[in-house]
Amino acid sequence: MTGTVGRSARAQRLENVALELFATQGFDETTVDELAVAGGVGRRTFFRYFPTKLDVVLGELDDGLAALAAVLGAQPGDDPVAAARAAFLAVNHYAAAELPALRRRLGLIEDVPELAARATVRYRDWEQTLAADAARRWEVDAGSLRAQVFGRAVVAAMRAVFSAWHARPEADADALGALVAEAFDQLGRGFS
Amino acid sequence: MTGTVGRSARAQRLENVALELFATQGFDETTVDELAVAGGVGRRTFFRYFPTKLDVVLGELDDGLAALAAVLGAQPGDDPVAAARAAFLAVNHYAAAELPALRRRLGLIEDVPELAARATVRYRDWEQTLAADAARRWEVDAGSLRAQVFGRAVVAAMRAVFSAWHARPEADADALGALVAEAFDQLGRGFS
DNA sequence: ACCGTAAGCGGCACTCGGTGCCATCCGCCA
DNA sequence: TGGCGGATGGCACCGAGTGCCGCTTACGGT
Repeated sequence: MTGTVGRSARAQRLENVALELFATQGFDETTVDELAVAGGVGRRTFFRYFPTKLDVVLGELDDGLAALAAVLGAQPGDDPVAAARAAFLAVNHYAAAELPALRRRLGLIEDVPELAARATVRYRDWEQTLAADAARRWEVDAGSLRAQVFGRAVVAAMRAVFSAWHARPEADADALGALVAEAFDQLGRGFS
Repeated sequence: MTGTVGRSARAQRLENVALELFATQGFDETTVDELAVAGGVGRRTFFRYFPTKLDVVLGELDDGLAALAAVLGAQPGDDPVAAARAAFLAVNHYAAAELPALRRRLGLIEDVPELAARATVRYRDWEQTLAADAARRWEVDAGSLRAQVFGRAVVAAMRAVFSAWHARPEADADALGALVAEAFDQLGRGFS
């Protein structure tokens, strides 16, 4: 409950050091002991800041979800696609300085299977948030197949977007927005 | 490389016993030692049959992928949605006797986060298979955003289908087929 | 200034999943 | 009968994660 901003300077330092080690040695090859030592902290304490080694990389995602939910709820209209598109464009607005860190994170998530796996667990909340929003606008049940397919398809599309963006080393923040827009066009239009 | 059928009687027995224990005690609450003892086998040997405790539950998925890829490739036409729909309907044709086991499996995957996580890693191959097929029919690049969004959205929709089917205890094999059809209609038509 | 308390810290020991190594056992073939 | 290869499983080990507990430190009240 430290709030969305704080996280104490310690956690921040720990995270930076950890990502640095992951980048140089690899995720699996870096033990928690090393992270603790490098962060100047006891192993036991490390686990108080991060419940899991994985959470060092994935921690941010939860903040993203909270932001998405807020923006999504504020969107007008009865078209979930338009609402979700606007919400994702609003939330994924990164400053140029943040892009390298984002790239590093995405890279890790992409090619460490363990991380990819855990990330998708987090995405389940996103899926349900999107499904609930769509259900509200369509005036159907949130558990209905249509709402559920929508929620999951949107998250799937966003994964594709980030993957495509990450694959092009020179892509900037605008490129990300363009990919988001294109993906939502696909979802709105249908694939047939 | 034991082939799609064999898996040796031992593995089969091990799997049955394990699923039984998972159902009664829970997945996390069952240790590999218990599985080995219950299966009348050494712990070390257990890990020769299943690289991971998770694989006891998820093993089947790979067979499904192979089947899907084969059927998908044989579909005619230039509409990936129609091809994927036909392939999924063909592959997911379960005999009534298999449904209880399927339910048990889905139940585990749904509410053991660890399993849900690993399952999605397996699905990545499905996504890429579907993306490649769509790319072929559309005559675009398999890495293109359109193909990637398609592949991932289809798998996402299928997850929604299985989830919805599992949520209704009385749903039979026909109901599963109906849900698949409905989901593909959504994907083909679009959500706007 | 002094003391009591609470919170953060971190060492220690333990559980459990997973792996490498190696001795053993069994069936099979010459 | 002797040997050979594959399957087995015991053993020791590693790394992640957890409960327990003693220690320090900072803070608030008198």
